[in-house]
Amino acid sequence: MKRNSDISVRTIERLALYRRLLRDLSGRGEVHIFSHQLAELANNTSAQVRRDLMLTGYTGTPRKGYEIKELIERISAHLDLDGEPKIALVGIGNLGRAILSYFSYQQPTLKIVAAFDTDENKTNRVIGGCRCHHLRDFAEVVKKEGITLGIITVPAQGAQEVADTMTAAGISGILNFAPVPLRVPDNVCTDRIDITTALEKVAYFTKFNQKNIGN
Amino acid sequence: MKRNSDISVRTIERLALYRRLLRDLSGRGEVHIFSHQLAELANNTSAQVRRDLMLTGYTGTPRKGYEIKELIERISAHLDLDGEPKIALVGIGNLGRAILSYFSYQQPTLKIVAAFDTDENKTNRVIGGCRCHHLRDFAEVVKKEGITLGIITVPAQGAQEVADTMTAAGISGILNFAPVPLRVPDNVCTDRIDITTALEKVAYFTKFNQKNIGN
DNA sequence: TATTGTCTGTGAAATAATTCACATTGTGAA
DNA sequence: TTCACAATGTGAATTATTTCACAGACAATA
Repeated sequence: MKRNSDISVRTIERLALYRRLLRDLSGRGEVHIFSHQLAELANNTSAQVRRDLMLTGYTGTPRKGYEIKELIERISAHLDLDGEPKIALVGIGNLGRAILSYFSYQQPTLKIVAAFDTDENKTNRVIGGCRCHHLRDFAEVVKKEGITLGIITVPAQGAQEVADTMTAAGISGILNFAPVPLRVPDNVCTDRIDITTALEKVAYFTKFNQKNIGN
Repeated sequence: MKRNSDISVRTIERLALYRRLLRDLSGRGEVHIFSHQLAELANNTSAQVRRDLMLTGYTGTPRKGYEIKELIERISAHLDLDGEPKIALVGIGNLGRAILSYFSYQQPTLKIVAAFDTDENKTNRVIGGCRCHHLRDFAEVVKKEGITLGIITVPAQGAQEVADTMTAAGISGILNFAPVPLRVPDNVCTDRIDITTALEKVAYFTKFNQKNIGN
């Protein structure tokens, strides 16, 4: 039962970005937008934008471009396929706290509903509107709350173990901030955000006066 | 004078990852490694690893593979082209603090030497071994310290203004954590780390049982 | 010293992603 | 109405990236 997405990772990234930009525009009263305008905001080309939007099936008109609200709807129909997933975060350090407060403010369609740590001093509290539990209760809380995604913000040494705990509890998608790739079963999706590598990348390409590596 | 790197962004990312993995291995006494072993650690294929390492010019031997220390040297020769750049961070919120303490611990070749904020309560302190200044002193400190890279960890609304301050002060590379692409001159390199998009990506591909989108 | 098996380095092939370029379309103005 | 224009949607071409697959190399073994 391994259906594959017909849309590539790169395209999904861009669609998510377009949606955020469009929501912002919509918030300030804009109604229509042309592909070249959206391209300018997203730092890419109009051809790329049109190609991406093609996949949503929504079609604009030559004279007015795209209707912003409708476009947001169409993108969302692809991105939020089956409802709003619930998320658990493990590792209530500086970074974990930063992410908790970040997501409590601007709440997109994604909700962090529980946080975990092994340090008793950090548990049984509420941070950024999110209850903090001891990691030993992970499986139980995940089951009760219907959580499907996990965020790992523990140090590198602990990351794999947390990932194992997560997959054992039935989590099917993991966003990993630890600087080490995770070994997980085939049916679990992972992505890693690697701050050090990102900096090294910028440091490298800066030397070549090369712009916009990524966005 | 716009020389371009002969190595792609993707490859640089992987080389940086390899280097970290290799340093770790070296730290625990490993001496040699085969391409398929490194591939396993990095979640990719042996052909990919060999193709990437080709670019460093270092060549392994069939029976022993690659000499780890030498390989680290070779990768570093490409990644750290002209010395260790100094970095400034702007935005001493949760995320800023997280990054400061993260980089003070595990210090790679990159050093955050100054932090900035507009909130007087956050300045004139030392966090993670890094002195915190008021943003109004940015240009001055950058000049005095010889800072070339910047990290933006302010909210979305303030990001572009900070980027302008940075480029005005002569910063030539920016890592941006605000969820909005920056407009900068052509000679300034930027990359963006977008936590929300990363989560949306994982949420999306999880539905397709699709593994390892990235790493 | 000869043999064996495994791993490297790399052209060539395959696949993926982006850009080009243009026929088509819808709208505002005359 | 009709015209002219500016923007869309999309095949086709281009460019980038990954994978295949195999000749050559080299250490261990006998």
